[in-house]
Amino acid sequence: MEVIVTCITQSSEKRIKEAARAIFLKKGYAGTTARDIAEAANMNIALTNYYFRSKEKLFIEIFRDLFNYYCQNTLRIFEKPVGIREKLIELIEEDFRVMKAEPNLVLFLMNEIQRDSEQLLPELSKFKELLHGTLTTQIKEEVQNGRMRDISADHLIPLIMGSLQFIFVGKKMNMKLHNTCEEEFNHFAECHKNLIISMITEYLFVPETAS
Amino acid sequence: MEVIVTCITQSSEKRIKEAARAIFLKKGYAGTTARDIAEAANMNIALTNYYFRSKEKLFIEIFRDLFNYYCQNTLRIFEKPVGIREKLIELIEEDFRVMKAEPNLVLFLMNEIQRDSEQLLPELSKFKELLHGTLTTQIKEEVQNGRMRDISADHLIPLIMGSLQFIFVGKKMNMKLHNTCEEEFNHFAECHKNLIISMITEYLFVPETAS
DNA sequence: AAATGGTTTAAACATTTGTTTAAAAATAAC
DNA sequence: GTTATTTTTAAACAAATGTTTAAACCATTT
Repeated sequence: MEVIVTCITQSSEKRIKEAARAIFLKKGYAGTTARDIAEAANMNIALTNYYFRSKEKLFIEIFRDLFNYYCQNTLRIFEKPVGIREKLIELIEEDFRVMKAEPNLVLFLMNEIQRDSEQLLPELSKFKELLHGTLTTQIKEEVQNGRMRDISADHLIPLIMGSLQFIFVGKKMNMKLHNTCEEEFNHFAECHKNLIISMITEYLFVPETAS
Repeated sequence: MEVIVTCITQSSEKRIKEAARAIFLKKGYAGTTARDIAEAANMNIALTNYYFRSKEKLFIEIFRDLFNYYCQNTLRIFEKPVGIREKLIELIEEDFRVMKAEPNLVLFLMNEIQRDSEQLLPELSKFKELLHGTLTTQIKEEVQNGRMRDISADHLIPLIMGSLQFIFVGKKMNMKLHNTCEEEFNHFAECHKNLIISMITEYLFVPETAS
C-alpha cells in the first residue's frame, strides 16, 4: 500500500519539480514566481509548498541536482583509464553533448553561484579532492616526461571548458548577431567544438606527430 | 570602464544611475528592487521614478550604456591599423583590463540578453556591419596568404573572448573551488590571460617564427 | 457504510513589489 | 521679498509575491 501511495505522490511531486527545473533554468531564481511553476506543472499553487515547503527549498534541491549531475559527469571522464589526449577530447565531446541538451545550464549555474555562493556551494571539499585525482596526476606526468606542453590542470580545465561553454553562455547573443535559427546555431557550435579540439590538441602536443 | 565614484556633490539623477548600475550588475534586473537602488543611492524611493519614469526604463538605459561601451571599446581595437598578431594580443589585453575592472559585466550582459533579447538588442545591424570591417578582412587576407591558419572571424572572435571572459563568468565558482581571495584570483586570471595569448598565437601562427 | 489519511483545492494571508500622490522644502526668477 | 519652478519627502496605492488555511476530495481500510 505504501508503494502505491508513494507512486501517486511522486507523480505530482515529480511534475512540479520538473516544471520548476525548466523554469528556473530559463529565468533563474529571482525571475521565477511560485505561480509560474504551478502554471507550468498545471497544478494548484499550494502544492509547491505542500511538497517542498518553500520556493527556496525547491530551488536548492534542483540546483544541487543539476550541479551534482554536471560535476559527476565531468569527474567520471577525469577518472577514465585512457590516454590524456583521448581523455581531453572525450571531455570536450561530452561537455558539448550536455550543453546541446541543456544550453542554459552553465549560465544558470554561474549566475546562481554568483548570487548566493555561500548557500549553494557549502561543501566543495569532496569535489576538490576528486579534482586533484587521476587527471591532474596524468597531466603532471605527461608534462614531466615532455610529452605535453607545460601547463597545470587548474588552467587547462577552465581553458577547455570555458572556450566551449562560452558559446552556449552567449547563445542568444550569438543567434541575434548572426540571425541564425536553432539548427544553424547547433551547426556553428559543432564547428566551434571541433575547432577547440584542434586548437587544444595541437597546442598541447605540438612536438608530437600530427596523425 | 569608469570606476564607480559616489560623489556627494553629484546630481541626484547621476547618483541614482550609478548606484543602480552597481546593483544591477551584481544582482541582475529581476533580483534588484527599487528600494535596493534608493537605499544604495541614499535617496528617497520616489526619485527613481521622478528621474527615470520606471525601474525598467532605468535598467534599459544602464544596459545600453554598458553594452555600447563594451562593444565600442572592442570595435575600436578591431579597427586599429596594426598587424593581426599585435591586434589579437591587444584585444585580449584590453578585454582583460575591462573584465578586471568589472568582473560581473559579461555574466550580467549574457544573462539579461538571454532573459529579454528582443527588448535589449533591438538593433544590431550597425554593430554587425562594423563587425565585418577591418579585422574580418585582415583575417581573410592573412589566411589567404598562408600567414595564418585557416579560421573565420566568426569563430576566432568568440574563441578568444570566450576563453578569457569565462574565467570571470565563473569567478565566484573559481574562488570557492580554490579557496582564493580577490588578489589571488587576479593573479590566477593574469596567468590565464597569458596562457591564452600563448595558445592563440602559437596555434594561429604555427609555421611562423616564435619571435 | 463509516472512518482514516494522504492529496488537492479555492480562498485568504501578510509582505513586498513598483509606482503615484500631494504636500513640503529648496532653488530660481522676478 | 514675493512668486514661480524644481526637487525632495512621507505616505499611500494597487498589484504581485510567497505562503498558509481549512474545507473538499479520493482511495483504502475497517
